[in-house]
Amino acid sequence: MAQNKKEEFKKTEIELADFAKAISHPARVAILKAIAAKDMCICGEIVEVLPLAQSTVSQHLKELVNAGLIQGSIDGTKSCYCINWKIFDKFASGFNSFFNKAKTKAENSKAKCC
Amino acid sequence: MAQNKKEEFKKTEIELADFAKAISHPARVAILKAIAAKDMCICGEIVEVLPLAQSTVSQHLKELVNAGLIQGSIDGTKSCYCINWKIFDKFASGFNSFFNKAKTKAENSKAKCC
DNA sequence: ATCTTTTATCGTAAAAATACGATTAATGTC
DNA sequence: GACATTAATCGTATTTTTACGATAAAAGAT
Repeated sequence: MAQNKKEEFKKTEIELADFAKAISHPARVAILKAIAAKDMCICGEIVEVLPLAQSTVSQHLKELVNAGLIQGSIDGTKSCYCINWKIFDKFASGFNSFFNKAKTKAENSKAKCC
Repeated sequence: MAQNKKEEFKKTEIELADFAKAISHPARVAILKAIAAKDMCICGEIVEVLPLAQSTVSQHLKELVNAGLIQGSIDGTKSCYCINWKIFDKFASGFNSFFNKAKTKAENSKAKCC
């Protein structure tokens, strides 16, 4: 894109979009599911489950860490990841308030939809 | 990406990721908000509110239509868009079940997090 | 000390997303 | 019919994302 216009939007809109972007790839959804299911996951276990190269998985993990959704700690040669529930809840309520707000507003007007 | 591996994931994961991608840009969040607030919107009204060129807004509108989140109808020279609540609700419950499932699983195991 | 295992990072290639101006198409206005 | 308005589409440039192999770094095993 010639220029990045993203910063010209409202903070709440940017935040929700960033939240969404964090889980906008099936690999990252799958990673979150895998970690949540076992409460925590060794990196290698995740790599085994996904149809992607190790370096690619590492890349996706990094993005989830950057988004704050997961956190990792080193354990010997291995790397252990777990969900950051505080941020995860923030995500969940962010989506919820978006969906609910939209819905409420629409219900208060007579739906003369196109 | 050298190859597209997205189709190798589970259907539910792809679906959630696609949902997320649809609202992963602040422009599209802003568009949805604008339409929901007024129940329906002329394309030109949306263009006025956003810091983007008309053609770019049209592009974002098209993506939202493709995702099923909104639908448009032509009214003379103008174009009217409204939320497709059926799909919108599907989105909302998709996110909810993802967040809730993850949370429940985690609570059932002792959180010996990293 | 050497070799293996594990994971992060680097470099890079290919693809997708974002953004715009110009053009087109279709209707409305004079 | 000529001109204006509105919005979609086309072509294109730039940026970002996705993906991989190769390499590096750090700990474990022999």
